[in-house]
Amino acid sequence: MTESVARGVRARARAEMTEQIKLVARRHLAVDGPDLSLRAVARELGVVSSAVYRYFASRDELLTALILDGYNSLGEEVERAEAAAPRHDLSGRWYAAGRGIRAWSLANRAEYALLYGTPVPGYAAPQDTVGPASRPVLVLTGILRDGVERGLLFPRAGERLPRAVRADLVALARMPGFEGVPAAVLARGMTAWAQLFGSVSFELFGRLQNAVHDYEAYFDYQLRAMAAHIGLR
Amino acid sequence: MTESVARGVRARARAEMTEQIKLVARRHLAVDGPDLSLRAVARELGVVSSAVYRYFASRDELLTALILDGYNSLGEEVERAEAAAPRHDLSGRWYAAGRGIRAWSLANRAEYALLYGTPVPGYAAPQDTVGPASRPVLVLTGILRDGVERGLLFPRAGERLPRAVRADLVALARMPGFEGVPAAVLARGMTAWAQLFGSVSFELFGRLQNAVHDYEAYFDYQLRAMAAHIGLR
DNA sequence: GAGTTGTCAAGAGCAGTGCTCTCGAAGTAG
DNA sequence: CTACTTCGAGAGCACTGCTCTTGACAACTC
Repeated sequence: MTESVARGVRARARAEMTEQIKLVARRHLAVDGPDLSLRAVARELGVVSSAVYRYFASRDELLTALILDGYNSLGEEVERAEAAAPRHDLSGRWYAAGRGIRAWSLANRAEYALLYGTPVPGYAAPQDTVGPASRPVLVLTGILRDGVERGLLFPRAGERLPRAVRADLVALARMPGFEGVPAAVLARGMTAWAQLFGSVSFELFGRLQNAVHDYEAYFDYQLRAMAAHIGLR
Repeated sequence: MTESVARGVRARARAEMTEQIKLVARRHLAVDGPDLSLRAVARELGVVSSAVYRYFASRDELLTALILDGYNSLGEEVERAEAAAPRHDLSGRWYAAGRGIRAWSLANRAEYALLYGTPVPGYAAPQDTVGPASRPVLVLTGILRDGVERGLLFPRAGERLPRAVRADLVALARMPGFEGVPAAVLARGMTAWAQLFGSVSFELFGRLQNAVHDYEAYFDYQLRAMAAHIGLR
């Protein structure tokens, strides 16, 4: 018992330190941008830089941990926001999800840049990120699936996809979470998805300065346009 | 005469060195990513690092020069591509412009990231970049204006904009190059614009891996969807 | 309880970075 | 020919990520 408690103390100390490092690193990232300095993080923690390497094998590994946390944090917020809308209100769910993405991105600009900005060149995202990374998109496909199930979303008469696009989307529609969504509907959703992230990136990266002032209204309008594009009502 | 030639020799040497530095820097950027090393550039040029400071006061200034060149290079390509389409074919011009943007971005990934990716935190784009930066977007507004002039693009019955959005767009439509485009039409164009850059970013930043394989067909499909959204035929 | 094992932080050190300053050589101008 | 400007080299500063060694202490074993 004492042993297990002692081990528990040790393990807890380690977990706490790991969490602290990530916390401080996140703050540095937010303040100083993506050029995260391990030494600065260590300094703030009152610890020498080499000590950090007991917890993260490299700067990249720390970044990976932050990215993973980021995807999960964003995913949670979007899921929660979307879940708060009545199930039958498909466009309401789309608005909620979109606004959730924007709200999280504004509140976590540095992490947004980490997740959806320029990828670090030498850095290849490890496999464990693909699960969390797909959480936000699964919220959208959930809306699409419900729409299809209720007969509100369907391929339109005369709506044709290029053969190569159709092939990709048909394959995609076999992935878990995507089942049952016709390629044409999925295509509209992906178009809207790219538009959404394009809008968020434009806003966060200052691409709309001197053009748009009420970003929230502007973003809402974009959401409305894309809801119409998807066919949500 | 000898003086002027001599001065010319000196000036030419300076211009050549400046160009060489940018050239090597561009290549390094493409290979090693955005963490451009001035020393490495100098090394490749067979010159000591401090010598580079004779030509660029800082790393930021070098980057600014590259960004400026980038905007102009992209702007030129888009302008040329769009100009190659028949004037009367509005959707053809939109396709040409969009494909031009994608082609340039694929051929100049590092520079695309520099222009449209995560902005460097400490770095504020100087005023001289706003002109070149708007060249691509002016190609789009040119299409919109022509469409409006010919009576092909117009606000639709029942198309309403939120008050704040309308105010921003009305102000925007007074800027040179935007004149005469109704807010509602401009709004559709901007939605499409964000979608376009969202798509390019998704492709370049690897956000569509394992989902899309024929990127070109996929991108063309997006362009088609957005052409329809704008109302181009 | 004593001895072994594993974990941890510290410190020195390496190779690299952006940038500054000084110095001597060379080109330019009067 | 002389005064002035421009340029590259080199040393140096403060910083970075990362490695390796050292010594202290906790955890487990006998």
